[in-house]
Amino acid sequence: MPEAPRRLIAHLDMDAFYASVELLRYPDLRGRAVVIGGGRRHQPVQRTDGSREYARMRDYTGRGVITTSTYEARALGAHSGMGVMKAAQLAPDAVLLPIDFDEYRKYSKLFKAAVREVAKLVEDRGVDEIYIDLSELPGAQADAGRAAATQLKDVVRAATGLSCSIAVAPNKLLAKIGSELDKPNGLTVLGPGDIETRIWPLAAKKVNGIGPKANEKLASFGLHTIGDIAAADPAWLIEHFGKSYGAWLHAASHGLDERAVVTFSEPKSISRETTFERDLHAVRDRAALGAIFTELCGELAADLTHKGYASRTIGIKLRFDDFKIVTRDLSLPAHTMDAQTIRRAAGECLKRVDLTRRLRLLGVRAGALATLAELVAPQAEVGVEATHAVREPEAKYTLPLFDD
DNA sequence: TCTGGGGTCCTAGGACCC
DNA sequence: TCTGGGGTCCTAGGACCC
Repeated sequence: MPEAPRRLIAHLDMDAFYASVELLRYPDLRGRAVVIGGGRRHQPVQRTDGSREYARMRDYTGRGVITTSTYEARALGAHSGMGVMKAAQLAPDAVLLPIDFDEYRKYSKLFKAAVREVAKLVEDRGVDEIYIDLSELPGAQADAGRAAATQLKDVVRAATGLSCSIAVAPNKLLAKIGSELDKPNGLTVLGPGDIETRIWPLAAKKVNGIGPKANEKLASFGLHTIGDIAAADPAWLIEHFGKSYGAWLHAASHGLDERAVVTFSEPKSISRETTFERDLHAVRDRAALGAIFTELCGELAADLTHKGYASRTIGIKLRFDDFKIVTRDLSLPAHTMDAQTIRRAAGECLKRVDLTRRLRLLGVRAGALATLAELVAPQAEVGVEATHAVREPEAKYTLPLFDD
């Protein structure tokens, strides 16, 4: 009897994706320090002689952060997540470009379509990343997926003109770590035998799931590398990090991860939020705040309508001037995608918040989503769970109301 | 001159039901 | 009347990711 094929999971990560897309239309910027972010002003200006004039970091004022930067800009210390104003101190002459999500989405679709021509089992991880299950691909087992990964890099470049980095590994966790080992334009193959030599020396935060907080706590115990965690007693990890997270830390540090590549999942929530240009006060800036609040609800309703979902739990999110975040939510008797219904529910949520401090951010969220198909024919979704009691069997779904 | 916008998952307490 | 266990829903907060 033949053995079950080993799992061969690839992680494909586009190299400096947003910045690289921008370089396709502004090739004169190739080789220069370029930063993407900071809002929508600072569009390049086309001169009559055909050349372009770009905004510089040092001229920026505002609260924007860096979304991506070219490798040249990163070398100067301008990394994603950093405030543009702060990064401008390190790289004042770097070019600053506005974010153009529509353009990035276009290239995202192109590279994913190219990959799906080669392999069907693709999991979306946002605009610039995917996992691919190569296990059943003809010939992949023979060379641990190396030829398939090379082919994927080729088809991505042919479809987009862009480079990516790929790692093939026994699972998603290792593939994700691996795709960073040889960036940009990398190809890495990891097997079980590479864990000790190539994974354990890496910093703990290289593991997807160990963020700033967990990293700090690990460091406070003297655990700095993945190998340090692997050497720790699992019972000790559970004692200090909880049953679930502690056990996960132990497994992850040993390169263990059984998660499948998931090709489709329904969204759980849809939201809209905005950071104000200056902090607003609930009383003094009541009119401005109200207008923004209503606008966000309208945009959220439009998003729901476009995507074909209705929500039964409406929530708000506030960030105060001290960066404290507060959320409130409210479950409704029926699903809705109506802007006014959302606005009313969000308004009820807002009444439960102390608005003494000035606000920096306001957001509206729609959770407990149902597809329109489920709302029209609720029984259609009853499958395996059919025997489970429906809490309110008499509850009627109402069809969404549309604005006049 | 700090720190965007859009998500997922987990935890935890209380309400409520069986 | 008291004890009690299990399950789901609702809400709030927080860590983490792209």
